[in-house]
Formats: sequence, structure tokens, C-alpha cells
Amino acid sequence: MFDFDSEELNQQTLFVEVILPLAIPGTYTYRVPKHLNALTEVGKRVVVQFGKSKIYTAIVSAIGQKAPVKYEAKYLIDVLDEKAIVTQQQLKLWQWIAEYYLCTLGEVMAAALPSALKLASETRIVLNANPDFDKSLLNDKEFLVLDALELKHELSVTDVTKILAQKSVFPILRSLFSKNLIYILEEIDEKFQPKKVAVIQLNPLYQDKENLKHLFAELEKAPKQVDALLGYIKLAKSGKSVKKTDLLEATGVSAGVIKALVDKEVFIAAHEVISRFTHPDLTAVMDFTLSDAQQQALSALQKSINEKSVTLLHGITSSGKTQIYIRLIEDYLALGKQVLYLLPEIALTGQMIDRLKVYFKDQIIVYHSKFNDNERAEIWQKVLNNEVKIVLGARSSVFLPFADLGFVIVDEEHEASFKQFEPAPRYHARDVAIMLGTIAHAKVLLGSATPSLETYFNALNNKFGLVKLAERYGGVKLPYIEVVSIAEERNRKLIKEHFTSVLLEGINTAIANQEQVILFQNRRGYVPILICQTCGNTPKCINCDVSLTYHKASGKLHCHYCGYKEDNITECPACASKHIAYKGLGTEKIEDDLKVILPDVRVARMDYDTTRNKNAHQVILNDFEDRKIDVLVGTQMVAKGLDFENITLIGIINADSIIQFPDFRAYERSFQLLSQVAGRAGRRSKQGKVIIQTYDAKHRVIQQVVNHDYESMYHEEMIERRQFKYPPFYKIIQLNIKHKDLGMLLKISDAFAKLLKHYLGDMVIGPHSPLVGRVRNYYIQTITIKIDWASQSLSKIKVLLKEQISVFEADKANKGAFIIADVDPY
DNA sequence: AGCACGCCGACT
DNA sequence: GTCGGCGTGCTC
Repeated sequence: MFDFDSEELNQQTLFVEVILPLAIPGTYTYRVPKHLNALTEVGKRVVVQFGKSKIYTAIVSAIGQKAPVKYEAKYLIDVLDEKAIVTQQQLKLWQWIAEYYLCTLGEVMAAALPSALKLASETRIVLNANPDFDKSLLNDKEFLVLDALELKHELSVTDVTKILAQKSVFPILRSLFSKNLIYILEEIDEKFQPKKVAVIQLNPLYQDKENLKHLFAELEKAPKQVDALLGYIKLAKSGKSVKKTDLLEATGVSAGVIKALVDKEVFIAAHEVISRFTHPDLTAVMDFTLSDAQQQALSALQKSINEKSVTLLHGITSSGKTQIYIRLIEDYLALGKQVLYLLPEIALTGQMIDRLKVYFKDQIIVYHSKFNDNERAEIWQKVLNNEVKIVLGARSSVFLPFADLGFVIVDEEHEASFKQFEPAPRYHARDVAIMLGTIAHAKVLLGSATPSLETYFNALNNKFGLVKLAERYGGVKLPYIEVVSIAEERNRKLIKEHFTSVLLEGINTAIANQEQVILFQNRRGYVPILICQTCGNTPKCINCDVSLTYHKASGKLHCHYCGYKEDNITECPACASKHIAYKGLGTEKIEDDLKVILPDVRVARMDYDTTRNKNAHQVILNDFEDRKIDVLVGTQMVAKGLDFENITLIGIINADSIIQFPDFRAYERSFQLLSQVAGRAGRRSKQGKVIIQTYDAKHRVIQQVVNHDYESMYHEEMIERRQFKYPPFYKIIQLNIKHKDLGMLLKISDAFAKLLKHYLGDMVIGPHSPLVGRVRNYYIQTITIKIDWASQSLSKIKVLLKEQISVFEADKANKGAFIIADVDPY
């Protein structure tokens, strides 16, 4: 790096560019104190003071020798790492994300780095003993603080705040400091603590058999201690270290007995660092023999991966894509490379994961948002040190510091949950994964039964390789799909609540055959909305422009946007009428109604509300697998990761609520969702059945689902996408402008749209009100920019937008307003 | 993101 | 008069 010898290097004055984990543009320059010269390196964490008193952990992004001219750089306080914890490849990726998704590097850093790797800074105030000082010179508050310090020696700023019962404590501290009565310490704690466990060791003295014999003789009068010792010897035979908890449990003695032995120096109490991740002792096995079709697909994939950097595997549901992934992963493991296997969050709790863990043992690690910070930090280190070869993770695992990445799989590539909406960076993990592949020279494989249109478009245009797998594994037939008209059943008075006679009959037949059923409804809650029959009033959220949803379990009305709750109403707050009607339906109501109609059937529900606890999801699935549940009612969640032999019927309560969604992707999404739900039905032994209830049986999407016809869906959709200027032909950037005052917002967003039109012409659409015009007390207006990216430079337009947004935010006329940019907002 | 500075209302 | 409310602008 430098040509000087280390002596000379130590004399150089160095400056570093650092990324701060904040939403501020650019990097900041700090001066390196000479004694830290040798330690300073790109990718290491450093401690810096930023502003008057705040201390942050920052990442070094560059090292230089030029002093900034416009200001005096502050000194780095410290360098935290022996070895860089962020790789050069990651820094490149962060840069790309910040540019592509119109956010700051700091926001990317904040999202990427587990917070346990950031530091907590706690300012400590310590008494500077000065007995000669005349305390009568102090004001009351100063006296109070000093008094407390004499008692407690050390206080934190928070403590002082409490003592004074006021917010601004810094002037008082400053005054005390200037009088030399206190001094201030910045204490930095490393938040990440490796997990330790208490272990017991035997004093090596007693390895000797004679000594041990003597010991037993000495302990004659202490039978419990003998028990403990015998227990220890037994446990130690396994060769592993003996955990204190295990010893207690195995011998039944109390902790006091062990303490006595420790005091006698028979035992040595010690601590051992253990990993937070243990592997399940599962015997679950998977059939790993490939069918002919799978074998062909595998060969085709190997060839395609060789030639292209990105390949799409279009394999229908239950075609056994996972077995193929496993073979490919093995190829890369043989080369010593790391593999990243991305899955949507909800698919990460399925049985598939356990099977993979059994197969790959400690080479594999799972990473998703339910892990706590310490666990994330531990995984970070393991991936960085190349101790872990395979990461199976949700979207945020694209941020891990892969030391030697060879292969990335994005399974269920079309899933909307790969896109992050809040907060920035608003990234799509599939697209970040593709960029990661480019930067790390790793190959990328996208897998889906129903690829997103943009991916399929890229594959057909030869940008991505394409391999198809059109045969289900083990000769399982595709499910038979029956469409039932709700309107017709209603006319013939056959419908009960929301169940058509066809569906009820299907459920009864399945249960009579000891088979299981899944009912799918896209909404949670009991009934989405309440309407007053007299005046038409609907209870609305006080913070957002949405109707409240009645949840029976809580007995309250909930807002699904901000979490606001209020008591249910028995009379209309507007006109006091008692005639309140319930309209629409959610999973909770389906569950309840079914229990009434078919009282002998065991019904359970799986949705966001019933799976909030860490293991709730697994409990429901286990009960279902153990056949303690006949019918499982659920939202999207039931569409993923459910892989049970015994499900022969899937009921879709109302397909229209999925299809009639005001979004350009509604048809694509409906096709994907319905196909995926349908794919859960039927296994080896029997063809499954899907019953779709709808008002519009002739709808083209329903027909395409019935015929399992992805190609038609793709081609028909593409015509519309081109015509109405949507992806994949056009790129969309959405600017959401927010303000607490509606009138101001309309004025400001109008002006901003005009300004943008000046530069970008009719690429700019709007402003218009989004579906939900107000969230958490902020009104929202949206400006949409549609870019024909075949002929326009995306990056130039983004640079322009970034500029205009910062001009906008600096303009006093726009005070109170802010802009949130969302690139590829879908 | 914080935190200081600055400018207005209700209190000793 | 002052305390303290929040709105605005920097931070290497």
C-alpha cells in the first residue's frame, strides 16, 4: 500500500474518510493521531466525536494524506478492530446501493451492520475532589449535582437529567467543569458479548489415580460432594467440557455442594465461550436422488451458470428445485467457496430449513430478522472469517461480509418481501444480490415457479440464462382447479356465510378421508370494516386515512398502518344509530364461521396475529403436521413453506379481493399467489384439488391459474406493461412528499412536480394522492417518474433527482415537508 | 440522528 | 424579567 517503511509511515499525517451510521450525505474527514497510523485501515471501525458531544462508531472508507482546506479535521478517538470488519467488496456494494436507491451511505451502513457492532457511548461524570472549594458559590442545581456525586462517585448524563428533573443539563455540567469540580469520561462499551457458559473442571492434581483415591477417602463425610464428583467423572468421559448446569442436573446436588468443592480446590470453576447456534439433532431426511428431469435441469444449469452471471430456474411448484440447489451448493463447497441462499422471511421457518441443517451440518447458518443483535454480530464474524460456508437467510443477509463468495441463490425470486419499504435503504434483495454477485465475481441463480415479469423478460432476452423444469417430482400431478361462482351460489341460496356448497362439500369429503384442508383469505382480522346502516359512516383511524378493522380477539378496532387501537362501537359515533353492519371478511371471521357451520372440525388459524411470538409459527405447523388440525385458515403465510403429504384441498375464499387490487402488478401478483397456494395441494399419492370462489369466473387471471399457464399470463401482461409504461419496459421512481398540513403539501408538491417536469418532461407524473393519503398524521402526495431506460440514462436522472431533492429540502418555502424516494417501488 | 442556538409565550 | 417550548441548521 505505502512504499515507506513502517518508521516513515508512523511519521506521516494521515486523514481518513469515514461513514457515519446516519442519514447524512457523504463521508466525513478525520485526522489520524500518529500512534494510530499503523492500525488505521479501510473497513475498520473507528470511534469519532461528531458534533459537540456525540460519539459514534464509523467505518473507514478511505485513507489519504491531504488535509481538508475548509475546516480543521478532528482527531480519531480510537481504532476498534484488529482486522477490517467490512470488506472492500461491501464498501463497493454500499456505494452502489446508496446511488441506486437514492439514499445515504450512512443509511446503508446502519442497515448493514448489526447494532452490536456499533458502540454505545455513555458519558460518565466523575467527582473531582476539591475540598477547598466554597460550595456557597454554587447555585441550587449545581449543588444538587455535586451532592449526588459525593454520594455516588459517578453519574451518567441520564442520571443527572433525573436528579434535576429537566432536560438541559449540559450548561450546569459545563459550569461545574469550568470550576474544576467534575471531570467527564467517555466510556465506550463493546456491546457485543460472546455467549459464555459456566463449566467445571477437575483440578489436574486428581488426574492421578492415587490422589483421586485419597480425595474420595477425604470426602467420606460429605456424601453429596462424592455424588458431585462421581457425576463429574461420568460426564467428563464424553471428552467434552462439563457444563455446571449439566452437572447439577445429572447429580441432583445443589449449587452449594459444587461451590464447596470449588473452595476445596477440587473443582475449578471456569467459563467457556460457546456459540449461540446449536444444531438440531434431527433425523429428518430428504430424498436426495434426482429424477431424470431434475438431472437434466441440473446439467443445463451447470452449463448456463458457466456462461452467464445470472441464471433463472423456472421450475413449477413441487418440481424439487431444492434438491437441485443442494447439488449446486455442493459444487461450490468443493471449490472452497461460500454460498448465500436467500429466501423470503416466512419460508425460513419451514421444515426445509431443518432438513438442510441436517444435510450440511455446521457448514450452514440461518440468518433472519428474528435473531437478536448478539447473534447477528456472531454470524457477521463467522462469515467474515470464512468459518461458515453457507448462509441461508432473509433479505438482510445480502449485507453479510462474505470472505470468499462463489454462489448466490435467490429462491422464490418473485416474492414481494425481498423489497424493503421502511426505512431506507429501500432495496430489493434480489437486485442487490445480483450486484453483489457482480462485485464478488460470484454466480447468481434465481429460482421461481412464477418468475417476476422483469426477471422472465431478462431471461427471454438472453440477459440471464434460462433453465426450465416443467415436471413435478415423483410424478405428482398438478392439482385440479375448480372455479365456483359466488354469485350463482348466492342466487340459488346455496351459500352459507362465505362458504359455497362446493367448498363445504369438499371440506367434508377431505375430512371424511382423514385428509387436511387449507383455506386462504388475503386479509387478517375479523371483518375489515364497520359501516353504519343509517348514515354510511365508517370508523377511521385518527392518524391515517384508512378504515379500522375489527379484531374479535382483542375486541378492538385496529389500524393496520400505524397500530392505533380503539374500543369497538355499538352505536354510530356520527348519528348514534345502532344499526352497524360488518362488511368484508378476514381470517378470524372465516375461522369462527367455519366452527359454527362444521362444529366437529378442528380449525386453526395462521396469520400475523397468531404468529407474533418467536415459536408460534412452528407450533401451529407442528400441530398441523401431527394432524391435530383439520382445517388451517390463513393469509399469505399458508402459501409458503407448507409441505405436507396430507393436504388434498385448498379453498380460496375470495379470489376477487386479490385480483381487484389497484396496482399495476395486481394480475401478476394474483397469478403468483394463486398458483403458489394451489401448489400446496396434492402429493405423491393423490391429485390435489383447489376450489377458487369468485364473482368473476371468466377473469383471465383465473383462467390462467386454472390452466397453469404462466406463459399466457406473461405475454398478456407484457402488452399492458408496454402500453401503460410500466416495468420491465420502464423504470419507476416514486417520490413521496409528506407534510402535516394538507394545503401546504398540495402547494409544495405541485411546485416540485412542475420543477421536475422542467427537467424531465413527461417522464414526471403527478402529484397524486396515494391509496392511503395520510399515515401517522402526515399527508402524502406522490410524484411518479417513469423512465424509458433503454434510451435514458438512469444514473444521470438519479443524480439530478438527488440534487433536486437536496435543493428542495434546503428551500425555506418547503419547511415542514420531506421527500422519501423509492426506486423500483414494488 | 442529536444537539445547540434562537426566537416567542406563561410564569415567579 | 426568565424558563422552557419547539423550529432550524450543523456536524469533519
